[in-house]
Parts: sequence; structure tokens; C-alpha cells
Amino acid sequence: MQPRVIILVDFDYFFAQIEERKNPYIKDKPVVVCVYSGRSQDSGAVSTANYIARKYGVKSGMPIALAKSKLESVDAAFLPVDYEFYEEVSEKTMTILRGYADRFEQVGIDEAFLDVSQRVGGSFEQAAELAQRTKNDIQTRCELTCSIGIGPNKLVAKIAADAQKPDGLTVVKPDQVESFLVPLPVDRLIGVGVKAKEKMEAMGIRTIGDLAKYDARRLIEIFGRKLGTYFHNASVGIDDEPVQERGEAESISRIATLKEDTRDLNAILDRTDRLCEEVHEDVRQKGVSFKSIGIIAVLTDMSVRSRSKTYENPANELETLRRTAGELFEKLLNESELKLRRVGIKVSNFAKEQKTQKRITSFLGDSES
DNA sequence: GTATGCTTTCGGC
DNA sequence: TTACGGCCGAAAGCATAC
Repeated sequence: MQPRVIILVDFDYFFAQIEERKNPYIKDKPVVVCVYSGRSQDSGAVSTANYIARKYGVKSGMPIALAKSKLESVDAAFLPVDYEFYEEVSEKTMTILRGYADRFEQVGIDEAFLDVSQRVGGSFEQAAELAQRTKNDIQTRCELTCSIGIGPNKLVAKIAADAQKPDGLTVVKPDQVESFLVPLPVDRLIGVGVKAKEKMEAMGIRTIGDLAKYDARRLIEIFGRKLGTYFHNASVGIDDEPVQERGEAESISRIATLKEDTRDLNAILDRTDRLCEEVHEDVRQKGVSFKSIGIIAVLTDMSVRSRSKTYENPANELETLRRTAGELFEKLLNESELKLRRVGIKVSNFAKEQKTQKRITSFLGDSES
């Protein structure tokens, strides 16, 4: 049987690259795209930075003030995020990429898997040529660079793309998978974050090769059946996940930072009322109803709490959202002593149609035995 | 014991 | 010196039904 040939396209420092394209004047200096929280002058976090800024130690998620201190003596561009614009750019690039694939799967705003097995007839050489043409096309039509990984499955394609950045193209053929993976640190595998990495380190597992040598049954004992099996398979480059189009989002949420930390329910609801309106507007535009309503709270110590409530019947009214959020925040405040720093609203468990107008009960007798 | 559904946390981007 | 976003989906953890 022919091997699958999977391509992962990952745009380089996406938000910052789009800002460079918008204003080429900043291209040769550090560019830091920031989410300003509005609490004070420089409060907020770094979303993305270009490679020049990264050389100075600026990283995603870092406080803006810290990034500024690292770039103290340098002429740098600090810019606010413009999600809507980035989404527009993303849609254009994804439409182009889709044209190069037998099957297509967008992941996040700046990544996509392309299953090209059929059109390259299982040939990794042809896939590499196709990938180069794709890069050229994206460069010409969108003025953007990306890094591409090619492998026999999504797992390997993803790790391959990370191997050379920015503007890279890395091919890992089936017979190269083992030697490619063996020396890499375990946290290059999707699903191995800080927690799993620490646990593995204590078990003497540092590289993917170490993981591959580890007894599979013991992995399952330690991490549970699903995760343990996944880790074992991943360590030897096995992954059967299909490339498939993703549907609509499964949840819609908004979160915001409060002007100051508080436990005052009225102050909290004053802010979340606006978030409810935004979520409600999104829901209205998508034409869906939701069964679950949740709240998110980030406390003073940056720890996160969430609460949610699921209704039997789908709702879509702003009032339901507001009322439920109020109840949930009241409950949360009773269960914790810390002040709240950030607050959020989330709806999920969507129902397509909300035509349950009357007398559902008349159906119950017929369908139940 | 297994399947299913809900709530909460984790972690990638 | 300190400094700290806004999303999303996946998985874990738990309860309940069969």
C-alpha cells in the first residue's frame, strides 16, 4: 500500500509578519505584537515577535514591560494586535493552500495540514516539489513566508516543520522517521507539555528515543490507557489521524482584564455584561443556540477557575446569558477567597436549530419503548 | 465493567 | 526589580446509567 504523504504548512511569526508586510519600514528591526490589557501603560502580554526581537530574548506570552526592558537600547516596534485583519489574511492564504490538497485541515489561524497522497502518487520527492511551489505561490500572492514539514502522517509532518524555521522546508521519508525522532526532546511531541515532560524526566525519559525504549505497559500504567498508548505510538512515529476539514467552532468565549482586582460582584458583572453582549452578538451572527454557559476567572495569583451550567433546552437570549453568568460568579466568589483579575464568558454545546417551539412531549410516547 | 455525559483544567498558538 | 492575553480544542476527572 502507498504511504500517506502529509504536508504541514506553518506561517512564520504570523501576526508580526503581517505587520511587517503592512509597514515594510519596520522589517529590519524588532517587531513585537502585543495584547494590551488597558490596566496600565504597558500591562499586557506579547502575542508574537519577529525573529530579530526573539534574538533579544522576547517570547510569546511574556509581559510587555519585560519585552520592553529587553529591547531598552534598541529601536523596536511595539504594535497592538489586530485580530480581525489577521483573520482576513488567514482566510486568503487558507483558500490558496486548500487548492494544493486532496484533503485539507486548518489548525488555528496560521497552520494547515494538506493530505497530498493521491496527487503526488505517494512520492515524497514530488511532494517536496509541490511544497516548494506552494511556498512560492504564497510568497508571490500573499507576500508571506511559511515553514513546511512533510512526513508520512500529521505527527511527523508537524515536527518536521519545526525543524527548520523560518522559511524552511523539511522532508522526512518513512524510512527516516526513526532516526529523525530519536534525538529530539520529548516535548516536541504534541501532548507533551510541562506536566508530562516533568513526569517523564523523573522516569529518565528525555528524548523521543528514550520514550520509544520505555515499556509500553508501564507508560499506560502511569499516564492512563489513552495517553500512554498515544505516547508510545508517537515515540515511534505512528499516527493514524486523518486530515479532515474542521467544522464550526464548538465554543465561543470572551475574556477581559479588569481595571483592578476585585471581589465586588457588581463590578464584575458590570464588565461581564459587555462580554455577554459580544458573545451574544457572535452567537446571533452564527445563527446557533447554546446549551452550556460558562464563566472563567483568573485570580490575583494568576490561577484559573471556571464554572459552567448546562441547560436541557438550547437558549440564545442575552438575558439568559447574563443571569446565568451572574449566578455562576456569585457561586465562584463563595468558593474562593482571592480577588479576580480577569473575567470571561463562554458558551458551548451548540444546537443548530431552535425550532423546539411546542409540544415536544407529543413525540415522547412514540419513540420510547 | 463499560459507555456516556458533564465540569474543570491543561496547554497550544 | 517587577512585570502577565485571549482565544481555542483536548483531556482529565467525576458521576450516572446500564
